[in-house]
Amino acid sequence: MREEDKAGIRELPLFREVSSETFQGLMAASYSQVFPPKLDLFGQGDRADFLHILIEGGVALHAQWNGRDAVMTLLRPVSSFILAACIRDMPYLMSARTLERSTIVMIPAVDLRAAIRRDGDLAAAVMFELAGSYRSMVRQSKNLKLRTARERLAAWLLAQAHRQGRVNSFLLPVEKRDLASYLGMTPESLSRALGGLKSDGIALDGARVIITDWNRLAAVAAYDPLIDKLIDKWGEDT
Amino acid sequence: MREEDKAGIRELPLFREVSSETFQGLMAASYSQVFPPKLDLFGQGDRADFLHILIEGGVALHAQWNGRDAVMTLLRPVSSFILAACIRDMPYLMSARTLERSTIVMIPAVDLRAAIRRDGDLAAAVMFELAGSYRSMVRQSKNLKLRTARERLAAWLLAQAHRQGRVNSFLLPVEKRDLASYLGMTPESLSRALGGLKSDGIALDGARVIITDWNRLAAVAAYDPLIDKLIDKWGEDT
DNA sequence: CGCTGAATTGAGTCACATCAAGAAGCGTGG
DNA sequence: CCACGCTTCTTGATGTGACTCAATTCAGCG
Repeated sequence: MREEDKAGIRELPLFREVSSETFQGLMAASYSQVFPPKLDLFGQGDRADFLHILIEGGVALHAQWNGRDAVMTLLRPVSSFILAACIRDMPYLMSARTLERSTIVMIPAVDLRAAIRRDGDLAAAVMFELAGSYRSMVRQSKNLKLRTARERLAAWLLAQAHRQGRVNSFLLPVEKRDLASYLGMTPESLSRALGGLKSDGIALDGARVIITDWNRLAAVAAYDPLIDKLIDKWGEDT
Repeated sequence: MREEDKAGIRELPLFREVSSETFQGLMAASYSQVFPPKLDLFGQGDRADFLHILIEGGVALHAQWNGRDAVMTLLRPVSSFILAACIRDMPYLMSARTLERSTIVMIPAVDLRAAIRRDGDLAAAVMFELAGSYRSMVRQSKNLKLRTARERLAAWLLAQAHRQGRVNSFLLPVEKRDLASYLGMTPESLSRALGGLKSDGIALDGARVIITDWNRLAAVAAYDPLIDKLIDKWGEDT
């Protein structure tokens, strides 16, 4: 594994406070791997053998049922994923696939669980992380249940612009079909919804979104700190 | 606090493995209180000062945005709730109100966090619990995104019958308006959806649901262990 | 009982999905 | 470097599940 990858992982809230002994031990047991775009990493129902950490690229966690499929989460580096399944030692509830060429570090779940038992600081960090993940899912459910598709889209656009440094213009970081599914709509609906927001503060140029009127867009989204987690490039929250 | 209440709490996965010293310490710092029906316990955005434990009665966790309101979770005894907010020491993302007369134990979040720092077994239990809560929320999001209202209702009815001991007939444990909101629909839609399921294995008598054909109903719900958590009266899972 | 909130029923509307066709990217290989 | 072909994206026409509004009916409770 590359040293710079380790450094990125070390920065994660999960590992920031952990002894370097614990950390190096886990890294020694881990694998780093590069995957091509649109590759399935694992499927829902598989045994949770590894904690995954996305170092570079992008990953979608999605779920399927009865022939339907929905994107549950879109991940950007550096992020760990499916921690809960590893802790519980239960099958994944979601499938994962790369959005683009991605490098991913895999920490064996057995080693992770052993390290947690040994290192109280790690246990505390995992606990804190899981509490945050739970709250993220609550936010997402609220988003789904309380907002319409159009409102969810507006909120996502604002969050995205914010995340990239409050820019007035940005490229969509994922394919529209995936974004649509993530937002709980069809690609066709997303296309129309984007079109419909032109009169509410955005302009479009292919995969580029230009925010022409923050206030109008914010009025559609009705930003709420108890739903939307605005992270700037630097800060954190939850 | 009544001794039998303590016994119930002691049975929770959260406290089952914890030293009696830790447990008694927490109980000594806690309050037990009886609330009338339909009373707001706290609102979203409030500071998370207490871990709540429902001993008797029923509680709905719900959320509001922009004038809309949605039930996120329906709770039955004995259950703890809003653990994540206490761990994170952040505002509640959901509001809570009693469904009926309920007795609730409140553990001060400061004391809880202190106990976790002191007692590794408690930390481990909290970690495990949060991982489970996270997975429950994932199931719920999958349910929302992948199933139609009708399918969600069918699945809920099956789960409910199962929970009460695989009975063929049971009373709805909550008001229909709350159930509707929990399932992501309006009361009118629930009423019609229940009617519509009459041809698929159920019969109705006011608040009583009679399952006349498990197979037909199961076919509508398309049970999936990665969405539906079937708990019988005794066992557990996640 | 009679009052009040809950549940049902009906009619009309709307948001979003579906189906289908065309346009635009984009990676591949000649 | 261009042409081909696949995929994604867009746009249009139509369908439908679910919401809204309104009017009863029903049930619980003082």
